[in-house]
Amino acid sequence: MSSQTVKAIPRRKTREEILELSAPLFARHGYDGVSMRDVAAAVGLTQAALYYHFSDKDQLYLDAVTCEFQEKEAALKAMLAGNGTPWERLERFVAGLARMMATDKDFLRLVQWVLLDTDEARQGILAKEVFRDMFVAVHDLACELDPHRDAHLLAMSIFGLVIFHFQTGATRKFMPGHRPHQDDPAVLARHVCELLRRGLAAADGEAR
Amino acid sequence: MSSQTVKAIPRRKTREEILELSAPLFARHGYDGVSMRDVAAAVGLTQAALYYHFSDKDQLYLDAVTCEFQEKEAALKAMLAGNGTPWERLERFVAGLARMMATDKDFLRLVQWVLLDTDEARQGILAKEVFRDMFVAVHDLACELDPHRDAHLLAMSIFGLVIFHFQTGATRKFMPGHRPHQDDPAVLARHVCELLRRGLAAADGEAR
DNA sequence: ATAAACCTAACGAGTGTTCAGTATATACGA
DNA sequence: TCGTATATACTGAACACTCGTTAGGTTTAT
Repeated sequence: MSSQTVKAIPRRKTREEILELSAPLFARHGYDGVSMRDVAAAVGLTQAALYYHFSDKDQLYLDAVTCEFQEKEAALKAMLAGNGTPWERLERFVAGLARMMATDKDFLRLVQWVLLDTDEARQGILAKEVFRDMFVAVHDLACELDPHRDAHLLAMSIFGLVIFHFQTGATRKFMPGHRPHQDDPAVLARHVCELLRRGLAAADGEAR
Repeated sequence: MSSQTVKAIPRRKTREEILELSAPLFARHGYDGVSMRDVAAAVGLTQAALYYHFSDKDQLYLDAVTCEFQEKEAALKAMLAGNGTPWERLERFVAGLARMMATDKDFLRLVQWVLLDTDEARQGILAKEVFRDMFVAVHDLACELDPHRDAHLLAMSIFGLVIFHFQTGATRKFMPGHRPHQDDPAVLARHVCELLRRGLAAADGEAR
């Protein structure tokens, strides 16, 4: 760190700025709904400049999504780590996931876009590099919660109970029985945890 | 069938044919991913002909989605109707919904596209004309199942447990603990029903 | 001098949409 | 029964625009 060129952090890397500014665009409008001109305008560059940093639109999209997911992944894993009984960790995770989905709508939408993606290669990359780590942690937790039940199905159900609720956010307002406090992530988290705790606790003592 | 003009069923109405053939296209590639040329080619017409039947692409999309949903709506309501205890009807519905999601991938994808739609007017129309009826039936069932719990949240959880599982269909294969039989709608239905039955039954006797 | 980082300008292909015209079938008066 | 008017259901060709991408030139820092 002495004789080396001192340029260290001369200014934020343009590449990262492109990724961070294009991610919300892709989240809101999807791959087809965002043009290279849109991205360039958002960053304050010309379209041609984007091709200096990325080979093509596909690569830009993939990198932007991956980057966005890796940020959230750290936060999610932090919720699951730490000490406490399995049930305490579950409640912490469900509450944290719900808060994240309620707060960061862009991230939620990005998840939805990825689930709709028909590009098998891209979906495989994102599944393995991004979803998998999150899922493994919840999967292991599910094993601890109820060793008799299919941990894969149970882990997916935990994600589904939280994520689907916020997926339907805009649509839910038109449904009967809707009250504003249901949009509160803490309320949803309590509902989900009660459902799971009783559903699993009842099975604990059984032969099955 | 005697004196009437014998042309009866001269041929299927073009308009309906456009709707039925464009729906799978929109399901697979989304609004932005399907061009009027794509639709025209699928039906065997020129693009201009589409504008004889629909004012613009937006209208064509809206009608195609609405049409597709109304077909499924009848099937879903049939599952909930009929006699039996609330629990029997729930099991019938969950099994039927799971089978539908596993069978008709296009319909599942259409649901996902609608949930991602940012056009508020369009989402409002589809929510009220299509989702609402399905939801009301499940909402009422939720009231019967457990009057002490928030029926709105519970109904949404029932949908979420089933739909999210199939939403992640392609991605789930990369996750740990995956086994082929989990793709069987009957297996998923049993998992969901057990979770719900125990979760709710345990709450039944409580003060709460 | 050299390389990184960016711009201007354009290419060809694809987009939603429109307009003038054309078969085909039915309805009507002679 | 015939010809003609009329509405229906389309076609062919184009318009103005946007798309992803690229070639070649320019600035800037080392």
